[in-house]
Amino acid sequence: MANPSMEAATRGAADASARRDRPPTIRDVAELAGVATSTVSRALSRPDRVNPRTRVRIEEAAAELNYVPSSQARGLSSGRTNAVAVLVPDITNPFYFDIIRGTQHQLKAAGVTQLLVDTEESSEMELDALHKMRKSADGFILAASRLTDAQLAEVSQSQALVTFNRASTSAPTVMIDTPSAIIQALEHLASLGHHKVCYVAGPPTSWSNQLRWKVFEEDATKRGMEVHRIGPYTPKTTSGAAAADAAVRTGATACIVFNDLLAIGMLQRLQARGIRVPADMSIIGSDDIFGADFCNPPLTTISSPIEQAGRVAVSMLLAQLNPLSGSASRQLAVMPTHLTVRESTGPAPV
Amino acid sequence: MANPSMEAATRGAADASARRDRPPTIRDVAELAGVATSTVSRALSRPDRVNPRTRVRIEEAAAELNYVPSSQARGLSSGRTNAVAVLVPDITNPFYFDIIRGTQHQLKAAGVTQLLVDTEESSEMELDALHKMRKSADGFILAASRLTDAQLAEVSQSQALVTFNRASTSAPTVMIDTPSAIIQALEHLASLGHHKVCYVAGPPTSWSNQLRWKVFEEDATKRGMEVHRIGPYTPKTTSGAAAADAAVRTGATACIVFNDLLAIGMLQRLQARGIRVPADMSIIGSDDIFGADFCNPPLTTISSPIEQAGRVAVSMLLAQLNPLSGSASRQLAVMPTHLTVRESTGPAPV
DNA sequence: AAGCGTGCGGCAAGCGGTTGCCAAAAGTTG
DNA sequence: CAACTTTTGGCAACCGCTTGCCGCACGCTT
Repeated sequence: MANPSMEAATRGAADASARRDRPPTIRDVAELAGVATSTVSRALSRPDRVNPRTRVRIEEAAAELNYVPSSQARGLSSGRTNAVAVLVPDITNPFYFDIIRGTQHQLKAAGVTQLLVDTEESSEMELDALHKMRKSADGFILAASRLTDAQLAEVSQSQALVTFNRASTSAPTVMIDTPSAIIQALEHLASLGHHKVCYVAGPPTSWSNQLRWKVFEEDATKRGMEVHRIGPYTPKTTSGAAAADAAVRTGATACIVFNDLLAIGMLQRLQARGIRVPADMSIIGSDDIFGADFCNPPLTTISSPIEQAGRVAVSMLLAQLNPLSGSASRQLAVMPTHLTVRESTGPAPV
Repeated sequence: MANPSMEAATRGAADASARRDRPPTIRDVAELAGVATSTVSRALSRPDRVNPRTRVRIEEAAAELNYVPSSQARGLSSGRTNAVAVLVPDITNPFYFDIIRGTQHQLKAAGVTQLLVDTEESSEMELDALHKMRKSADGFILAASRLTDAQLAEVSQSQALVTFNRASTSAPTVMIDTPSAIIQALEHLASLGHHKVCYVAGPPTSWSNQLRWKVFEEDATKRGMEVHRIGPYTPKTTSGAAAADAAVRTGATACIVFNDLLAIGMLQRLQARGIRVPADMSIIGSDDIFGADFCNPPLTTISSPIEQAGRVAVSMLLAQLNPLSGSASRQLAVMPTHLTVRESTGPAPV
């Protein structure tokens, strides 16, 4: 090992044997390598800015000391935190698991830390988190944001963000092609002979809920179906019972449900009441969450590559943060959807 | 509004109308309030250290500027990040969702940020994360750590951590009372007349897997049962098919499965093969994850307050970080378990 | 051989807070 | 009212790292 100086050699040895009490800083590395801290900093962040020989020396020193740069300090001067916050309305909801998984995956690949926040379906909490964390995150991914357009616009002014499943003109968005999915679902029901259909609504503040209903109503009407709507319901299995009862009362023979959670809850209730699915009533969920394939009966549902959507969202955010690669970053990504037909849908009862 | 000085008043006005380009710093607040930055700092962190009147002035100024302290900068000097990393072996596994939910909840309550990391069931990644993040997190919660005792001991030397579902003498631990649960499960099976039982093993590196097997073997043997063991299997539904087939081959009439994921996968396979559950074979899972109640048939499983376990883990970690309240923090918390009997277990076939 | 461009590394000024230390102000006491 | 104690708030030195700017040394051109 070529030692730059006796002093460094001595310290190095001392360090290796009697470990410092305090974690090594860039200064320690600089000293060991016999260079200035600025050189170490550069060697580590823009390797081509220093002479290869110097760089190697520094890298060795860093390795020897087991040096890890403080992201805090780095952030302080560079102004970046290397972290991205992912805000979801409800950690409890398996739907978001998939997107969390997707973002986590892609963020990790990019070496960015994921800050996970549960906004509890509340726009206030969402706004609050956005505000409080503006210094601790470089950007935000808003899953199913509950914010109004105006709020979204204002926030996007000062922070990098991408919305997921919430259209926005002010921020890049990754969407799920719900309209197409609803139409597919209706088509499926129509082909099974259903004429009376019911939309089981989710949270009124959910943008995608509104969209789904709109498309549902339009398309079902166009097909000459009798359309009902019940809700809103909290998108949890526990709300399923009420939803199921209400659905039955409408006289509809098939329901398209805001999400799988609610749909599964309905399934349970219908079974408890002795109403057979799909013989008496067909149910279509949405999201194809974990469990949709093994519930009873397995749920016909609208599938979409949610996890991939998470990854795409991260890519879009990252592109926004490093506008290096010339090309303007995409403003909208639409994830394809398809109907996964399982056993909760069947011919309309006669 | 009592203005401390004309200058401040002017700046305040200017600020309100033509917003600063740059987010406000503690200096801006100090200027507006007409005090030194140190006073602002103190007013905000140790309110009793400043005169109430001053404090109010500062608070108003901060509010007016919409000031949010930079956690980065704060961390730099204080040495704390106000963040806790939660490492889970597999974000995909619903079991961990519950604990993530629990930790998230409690951390948020404490105003601490949660850093979520997926270690992909690998001890290397776990170690790596522990190392890379030592500067960005004040402490770690290791869910089902894959680390060896030695590694755990070494890491716990330099970082605050609590392990979950992984016994450790070197770090506080929150455990699930698996032994008791396994015994309950075996008791349940025995009372249903089962004599040939099979343990379906999970990952060999999983500490809780080893423990479960050990207790299973002991207790089943003691009861004079014929005991089988198959596995290891990856704890995912997709491994369930292989596990189911293997289980059938053993001739056992009941299985206790490493976790619900695997158990549900087995259920699906058994159903596909026309083997009735529980008529032909009883299945007991573990963890009572989301979905265990609505799979087909609903799964008898070992339940535990996982989410609460997450909260407890956070409390223990926080206690470790602020050893203020005198009393030595708890080193071990054992969460109670109970068997939730649903429909996947029944009398042994004759 | 002198002039010049360029690559490389050091200096030092921050980034936005915290905190030990000290002095001024305010409150106490005899 | 003086002497003394307690508050209260300012000064300035960091915390660990980044980065603009500068100068040195080397190599190339003419």
